Amino acid sequence: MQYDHRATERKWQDYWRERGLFKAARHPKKKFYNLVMFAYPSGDIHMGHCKNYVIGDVYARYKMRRGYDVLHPFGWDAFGLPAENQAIKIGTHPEKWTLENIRISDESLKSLGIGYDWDREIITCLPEYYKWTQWMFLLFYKMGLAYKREAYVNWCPGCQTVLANEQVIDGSCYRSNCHAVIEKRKLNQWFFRITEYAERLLEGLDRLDGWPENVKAMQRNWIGRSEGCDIVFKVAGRDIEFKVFTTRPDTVYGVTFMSVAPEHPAVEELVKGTRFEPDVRQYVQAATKRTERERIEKDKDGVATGCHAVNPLNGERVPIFVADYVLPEYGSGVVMGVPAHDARDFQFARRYNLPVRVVINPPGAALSAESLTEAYEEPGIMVASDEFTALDTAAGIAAVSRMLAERELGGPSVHYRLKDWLISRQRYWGAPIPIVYCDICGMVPVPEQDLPVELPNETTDFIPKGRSPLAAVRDFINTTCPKCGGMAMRDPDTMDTFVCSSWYFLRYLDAHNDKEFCTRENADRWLPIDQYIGGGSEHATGHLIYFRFFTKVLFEAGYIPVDEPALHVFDLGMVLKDGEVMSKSKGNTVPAGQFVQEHGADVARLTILFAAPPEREMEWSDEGVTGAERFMQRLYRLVTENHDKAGAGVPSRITGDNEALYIKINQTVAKVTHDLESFKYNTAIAALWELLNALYVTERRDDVFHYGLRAVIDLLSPFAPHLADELWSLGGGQGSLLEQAWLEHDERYTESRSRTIVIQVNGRVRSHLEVVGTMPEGEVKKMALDDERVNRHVAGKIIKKMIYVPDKLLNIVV
RNA sequence: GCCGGGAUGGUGGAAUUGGUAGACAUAGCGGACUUAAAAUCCGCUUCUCUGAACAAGAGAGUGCCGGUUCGAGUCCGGCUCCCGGCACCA
Repeated sequence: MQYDHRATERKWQDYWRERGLFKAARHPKKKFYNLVMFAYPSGDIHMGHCKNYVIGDVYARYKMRRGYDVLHPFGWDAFGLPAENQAIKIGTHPEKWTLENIRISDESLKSLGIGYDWDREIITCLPEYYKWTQWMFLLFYKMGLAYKREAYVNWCPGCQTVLANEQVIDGSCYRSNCHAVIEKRKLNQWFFRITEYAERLLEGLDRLDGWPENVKAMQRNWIGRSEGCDIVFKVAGRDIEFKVFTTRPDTVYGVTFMSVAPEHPAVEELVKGTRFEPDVRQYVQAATKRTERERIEKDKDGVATGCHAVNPLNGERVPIFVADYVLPEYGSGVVMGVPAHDARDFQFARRYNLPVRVVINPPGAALSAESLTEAYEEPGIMVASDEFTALDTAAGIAAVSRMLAERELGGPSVHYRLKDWLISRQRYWGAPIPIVYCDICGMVPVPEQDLPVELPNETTDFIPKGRSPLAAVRDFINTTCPKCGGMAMRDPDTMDTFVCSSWYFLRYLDAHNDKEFCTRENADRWLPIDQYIGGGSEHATGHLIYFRFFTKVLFEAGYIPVDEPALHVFDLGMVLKDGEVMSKSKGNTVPAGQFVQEHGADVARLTILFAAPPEREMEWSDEGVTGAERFMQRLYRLVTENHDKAGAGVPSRITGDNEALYIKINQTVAKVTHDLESFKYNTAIAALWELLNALYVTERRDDVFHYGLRAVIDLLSPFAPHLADELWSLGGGQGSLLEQAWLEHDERYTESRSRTIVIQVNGRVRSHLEVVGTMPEGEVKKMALDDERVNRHVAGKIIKKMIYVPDKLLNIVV
């Protein structure tokens, strides 16, 4: 008889739903918040997505059977550019397109048998959700963490919008369909003050034991904490001073020039009305027009300002340049030039024939400025540095910093690479920024009771023109001032979709509350996330930082009980097909709905799980599908051939004949349990396969055999739940295995009665000894030496020593 | 350049703390069943060599070179290559 996956899977999905097995408890006693990262709805989900959901589902089902009250929700990150681009291309409204995709994908997820609490499904593009995204914005605004400023920002000419720093990859747009080279534009935009939390975000990483090391490393890298020293340089004859940041204050006697970023606000003042003004103006104009990539690729250059800065330590006057290798957004946008000890300064100095002065010598050697071919950047011993001469780098840094602090000319300081998060987007399909501009009252936040600020639905023109399409929608943009009631305008921009996804994990906890984003009771009940799945290292410096940032802010504001969102994060490898990441744009997807129709949900699940360990990327292959199908048929056949017995309990009598099988069963229970805890699903399934093979070759179909069948079915249930429940019920089991406690192994029968002692000669395996129970060391040695195969290698040689590992191994050294 | 991860049969991948390398699957080959094929079940399959041999045996083998150890895929030192992240960050 063949297994009919369509009817069976439908039957059990209906059963689970009717019994409400995946509805999270309202008052959990032993809570487990199991979260898979939600997704962007772009058509039907494919096997690449499914991997996340299947792995999350296996874990959820396992935890349920271990007695946890599991919360396992799902939702959609539904705002974003693809919907809008689709609208431009074929004219469908983004909302219609998005909701239709969600409908199809939900169906696929259900057909895969993923056990979500569907009552809590969230869709970020619906007003009942984005109302609270806007509320978050207002909270940040109140806390001084949302602010608007004019700045040079990343502009994507492809998407016609600004982007956050995190969305620029190698100078290009992060979106896979775009990859346009990013330009700089000076615009007035909204930012979240994430830099305020740089230290807390960094420090928190040390406590995240359950996070992957690589993700933590990437975040540390991204935050980029740098310890050093500020030094104040006054501009000679002018009332201007520059505070520069350096990690090497020990090289301050080697300063021979100073460079200012072209974007620096003081540049104008430095040269105004001087003969240098035209050249500098021209340079600044050219530099600010360049993309970041162009600036990096070209040789370092600059232009003199005619001004001089005074070195606070030795009183020397050094020329000030404007140079575009200086980043405006890091430190103070001004650097001191130490050509002898910094590669960039060295290049710059050689180009403009600026003096090079050695102030650090390598230990036990002396450098000369003339013969220097590259900067010496290593630590060393200070020279030509007044009273600091002869100090080493570490001592020098401390001494110079201390002295500067005493004289109030700077002192120790810390800088971060992390920049504030630019959240404005000049696009339609996002949550409108709830701010109103009034001629009289200025910038006014929309009062909470007026939320949500709804997106106008009748919009038809989504073509980006360098400003938000909303700016052209009169009914939307024109409004009244919440303060004075006069005429006012709304902010035409929408928020970065990463804002929506920064707090979604909280909405699941109270998905239908229209008074609060989530009650404190619900937050207390479920937080933190116990297991976050599918974060993916591609999100390490985006979503995974943002959602930690939101958590810390909401914690400080008193809304939630934790300052870190997730205890454990598990990264998954991607699914490849034909060697490339499965993606719609590449056209190499295996759509989930269609595959399930054809092969069944359990086959899809087993194929994904067995192919590779979850954290590794896997190649989707038809051979894998064959294997999964074969396994299921094999199990189905063996159970139906031995019908009505698979519900068997623990056998009452173990005899010499069936003891080995019973031990194998118990070992399998232990192994699968252990592997489930540690996400080693591929080896768990391999263990089941092994047990199934062992059952096939078992002649005696006694109660140990039947218990073996039951064990396979039982242990299979998180992986292939439909088949498992079907076989469970065929064998007389009640309801679903989800309603049964997880199988325990019998401690008395996990060790084989007989063991193999390996006999080595000089570390090479020569023979084996089958031993029942334990054998004294002397006996083992005697038997080993009697062994013919061992003897061959020992005979005629002197035995130097014998190493004996009890019950395991004997190594004879000759 | 810096940080993180990786390299094991034809293929995907196994191997708690150093203790039988290659579990399990897949592909291939052989056998059983069948009129036949498919399906199914059973077996074999790291490489090289000795051997008439289905006997039996020897040697080599986890990216490369070296080390520690009775014993190394696993530990240490030095490389090569691949993947991911960061990088004009002062």
